[in-house]
Amino acid sequence: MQRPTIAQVAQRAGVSTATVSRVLSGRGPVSAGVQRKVRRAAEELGYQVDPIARALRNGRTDTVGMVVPSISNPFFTSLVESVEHALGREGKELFLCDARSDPEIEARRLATLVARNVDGIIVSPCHGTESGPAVQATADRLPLVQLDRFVGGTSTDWVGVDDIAAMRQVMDHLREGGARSAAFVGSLLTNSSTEQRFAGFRRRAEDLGMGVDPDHVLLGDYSVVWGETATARLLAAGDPPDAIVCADDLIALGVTRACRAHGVDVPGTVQVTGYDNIDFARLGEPALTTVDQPRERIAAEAVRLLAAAAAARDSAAGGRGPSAHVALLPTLVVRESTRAAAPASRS
Amino acid sequence: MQRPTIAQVAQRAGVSTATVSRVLSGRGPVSAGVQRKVRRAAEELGYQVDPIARALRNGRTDTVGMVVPSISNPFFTSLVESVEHALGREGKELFLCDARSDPEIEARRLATLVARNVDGIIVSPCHGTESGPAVQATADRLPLVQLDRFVGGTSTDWVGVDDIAAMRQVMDHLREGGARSAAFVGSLLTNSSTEQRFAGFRRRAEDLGMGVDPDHVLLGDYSVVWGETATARLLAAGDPPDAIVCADDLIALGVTRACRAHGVDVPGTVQVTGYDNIDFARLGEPALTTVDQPRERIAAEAVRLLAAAAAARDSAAGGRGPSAHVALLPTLVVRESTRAAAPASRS
DNA sequence: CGCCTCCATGTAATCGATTGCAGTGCGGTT
DNA sequence: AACCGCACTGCAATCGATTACATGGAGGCG
Repeated sequence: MQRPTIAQVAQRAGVSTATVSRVLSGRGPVSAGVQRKVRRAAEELGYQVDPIARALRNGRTDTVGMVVPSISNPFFTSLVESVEHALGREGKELFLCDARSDPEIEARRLATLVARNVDGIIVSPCHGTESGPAVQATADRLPLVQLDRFVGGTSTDWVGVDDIAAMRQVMDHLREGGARSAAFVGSLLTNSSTEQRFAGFRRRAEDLGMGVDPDHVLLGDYSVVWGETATARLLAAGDPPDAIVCADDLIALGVTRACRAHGVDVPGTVQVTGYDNIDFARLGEPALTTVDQPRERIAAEAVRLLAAAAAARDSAAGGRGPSAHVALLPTLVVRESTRAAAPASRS
Repeated sequence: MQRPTIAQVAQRAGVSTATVSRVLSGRGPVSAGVQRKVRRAAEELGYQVDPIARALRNGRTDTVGMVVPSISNPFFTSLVESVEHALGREGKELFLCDARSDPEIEARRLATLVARNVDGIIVSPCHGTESGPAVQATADRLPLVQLDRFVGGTSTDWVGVDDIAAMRQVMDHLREGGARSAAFVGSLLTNSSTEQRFAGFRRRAEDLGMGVDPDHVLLGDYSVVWGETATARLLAAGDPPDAIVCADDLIALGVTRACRAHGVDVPGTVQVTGYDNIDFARLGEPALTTVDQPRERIAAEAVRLLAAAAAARDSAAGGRGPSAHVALLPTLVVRESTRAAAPASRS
């Protein structure tokens, strides 16, 4: 028993395939009686359109591709959830790809998505420069929106948060807490996130007259292990800073863990901040002060931009207006890693 | 400039589309000279096969669908990574779906995958009974392998770990550590993982003569919050057990966190164990003793079974042999939540 | 020299859904 | 009564790749 085709439905209903298609898609005039017959036949056979045949004919797949640097980073998975949610509202599906933080794999994924004829692509480029050619080449062929991270040398829409503003909030908060010097632990400056966040960090530190020892800028990757390693180095060098600002929560979790292991009190001796507000942030010991990204809104905005780009492409050929850059304002979430804990949370 | 089709390549090379197809797919005899011409033409035009047209014609998509209960559970994302890796070796792609722990959404996802004509499906059913009909209906139409979790009333292949044996190891370890009573914190018994693990827990506890107070079996869901809630209840009731065995690491992280918040020493007063060995397990305070699942092997085995099922389907029609049940042996990873920490790790 | 074989290649059908165009029939208009 | 327009329906082309079958030509053998 193979899956029924439109032809079988047509035969059973005693009409042509054209009519069946018209009934099922709701396009074109069909008399009420025939509609009923067709619907019943379709129902009885359990007919479902074949998305492949439809895609071939229509040139649309109702599928959006998404490429993220790493599916094991909780921030990205929650972003994916939000995007999937937003797409669901438009009756579109998500095809998710993991770039494993490798621009080469990323380029292959993008090519695959183009080949698969997705309707649009949402990408968070893993590299600030090397991701450029592939992203641009892809954007030349399909509607594309960059999310969270972006890559230089491209002209595509982008949605994310204002990292500079976020860092201003973070630094002001640390200063209020009495910090007079700060360290920065991030990934290498090869992606826009660390780059922007570091720029925001440095600028505000200067404004506030907070010292930043060049040796207190440690760049590795987005991982707990790197946070631990960097902290060990910081502490080994002596003269630790009053605060450690991290480019994401994973790093911050590593930092707090290492502080604990070395007997350094957080926030008493050193304040620590993260970025992203992943679910695990509140599990740190102490719970992390971090920057919350409005994921739902980022996702919704990205989907909206994608739809707009697709529409523009259909009507005015090549009438690409200037690309949209939507920078949302993130929120600082204050927890124990920068403020004395509530009594009940002490161990 | 639209994407080139096989017809354009054919025209440029001065041959028919059939010949182009034969050259590019390597099937059928084509003279060396023509081969060169075709290859060059394809190269110059940047031709790439259209997977949609190919899928329509061949009835194969070279894509495998995967449905997991929750993409935000680190265990599943790492399982996904492993599966994607294994599939990549066979030149297949992965279409990932999140069921949001809802059998209804899960059923829709499965239906979508069938409609999309994937070559096979890997699913970790979110519910031990309600997932049944959809999984069985899907398995009737496509090769399907259940992974990690499984659902009753179905006859499909399955790959996972031997939860009973794992729990035996856990319990023996706790007993060695001096535990004479134990609590169990899991999700509701509506999925096979908790069910099996609880069964293994209870059986071995009996064997060892360890007491299990009925009030010390707490069932909620797979989340940190539930672990915290359950612990609060356990402690509030007084007379806490010597050990708390958790059905997964997220729960265990909640448990240890709550213990810390309530000033209960782990492992001094209470030993705690997790399950899955997610990356965050070692970040607990103290780091979690847990059961490591051999993800790579599970994934590889699942892919192998899927390929075998697909092959069987092609040749012998309906000759489905008995379904394979592959239970791999997991490993106990001992960390500080059941053993006194190394001096350096003390806070 | 004639016939047979086999290789290389082209022609056209096929997968399933959609849609432009054409045809049919009915009701209304002059 | 002849004609027009409209609503409904069917025919057949189309999307792009694959492949069964047909064809043409070259070479071998008697």
